Amino acid sequence: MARTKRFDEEEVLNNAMLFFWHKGYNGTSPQEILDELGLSRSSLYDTYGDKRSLFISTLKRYRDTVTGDVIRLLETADNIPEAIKSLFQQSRNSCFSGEEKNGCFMVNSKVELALHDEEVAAIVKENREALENAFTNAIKRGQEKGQLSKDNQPRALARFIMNNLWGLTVHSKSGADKKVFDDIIRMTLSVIK
Amino acid sequence: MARTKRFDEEEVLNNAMLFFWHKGYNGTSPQEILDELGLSRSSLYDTYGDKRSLFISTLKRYRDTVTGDVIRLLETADNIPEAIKSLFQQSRNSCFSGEEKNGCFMVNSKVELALHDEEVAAIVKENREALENAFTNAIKRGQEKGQLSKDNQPRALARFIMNNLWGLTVHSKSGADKKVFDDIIRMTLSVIK
DNA sequence: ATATTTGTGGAACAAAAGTTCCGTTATCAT
DNA sequence: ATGATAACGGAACTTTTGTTCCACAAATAT
Repeated sequence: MARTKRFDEEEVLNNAMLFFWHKGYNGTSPQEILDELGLSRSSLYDTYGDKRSLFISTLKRYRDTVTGDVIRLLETADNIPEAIKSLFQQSRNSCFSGEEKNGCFMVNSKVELALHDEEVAAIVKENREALENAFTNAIKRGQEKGQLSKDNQPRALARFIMNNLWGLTVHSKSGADKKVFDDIIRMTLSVIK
Repeated sequence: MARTKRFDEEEVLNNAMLFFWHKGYNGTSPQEILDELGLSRSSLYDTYGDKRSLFISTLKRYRDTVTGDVIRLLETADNIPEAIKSLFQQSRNSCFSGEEKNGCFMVNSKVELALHDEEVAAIVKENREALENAFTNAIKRGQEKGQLSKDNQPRALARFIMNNLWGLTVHSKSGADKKVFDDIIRMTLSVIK
């Protein structure tokens, strides 16, 4: 009965996510998003609520897409050590091919906001737990299949892996070169046997 | 010949650092600093320049104090494995005793700004390199003293250690509990032999 | 004591940020 | 076609941000 939206709701949300991902919450103004995406102010506020609501929606989108993909990879992988290795390679490559030095949106957001926004804190906490569980279960499967030694406790190893993946996202903003990444990845993977 | 400042220049700089550390660059307004520190607007601008200059000064102060202390510890430590272990314990404790969940000011700043401010990028890069060198030299000494095995290349081990320390600063914003920290630290230290 | 110099308090301001509101426009069910 | 509904464009507004400016105050060298 009413006019249809002139923009794609998911596409705008995705682009807004890229803004917040790249420049942070406090570093991004509604105006910038409007200028770039070309939709009208009223449409933005009508559809997504205020700036903070929009931000929360983009963070949830990240959880459902990027984090979701990692979890699904871990759930379906046949070769667990290879799957873990490929996550590290992916992290490394994203820092040196193209413009993808944005790091991880979850990491960026928790560093900027977790101390000051309870809802953000809850999302990143849940995100961490979901990832930890996915890694833990994958490691258990790997151990049962004989792909990984049973010397390490699955959950402890999962936490250790995540710590190094997050460390790499910090390294991506630190001006470190490829050799730094290679050293870290080699040392981390040496533990995963 | 002229009037003396009514405030302590170093003390105000230190307090401004705490603000930026806690709330980030874009999350902190000059007004907040003025309200809290009680000096006048003109004094602030006269002494430290604009907001960005003030921020850069606080970042350099952090480098000279906090990072400097770590480097000096590594340079003077007799027992290298113990020194490294104590850095991890320090990181762990600061997340659970008192209000120190601010993480590392360098890490926070590079995540927020390194992509958008060349001077910040240069400072955090230099900071990373100085720390890496300090760890590397300490590890070499530890190996020469027979405190550490020579299986690992000193620089690679240094990078790996830093990656895990930075990972912990991210974990401090992720709602992780003590057990998570303990697992990560135990696994990391198991590599340092 | 005075001149010189620098610090201080606070008014003032331009620009940006974040949001609301409303008249107009497009869509579609009837 | 028409009317109900929702989207759009953009004016407008309130705060906040970041900064400058200037009259006045205090310290000190002479």
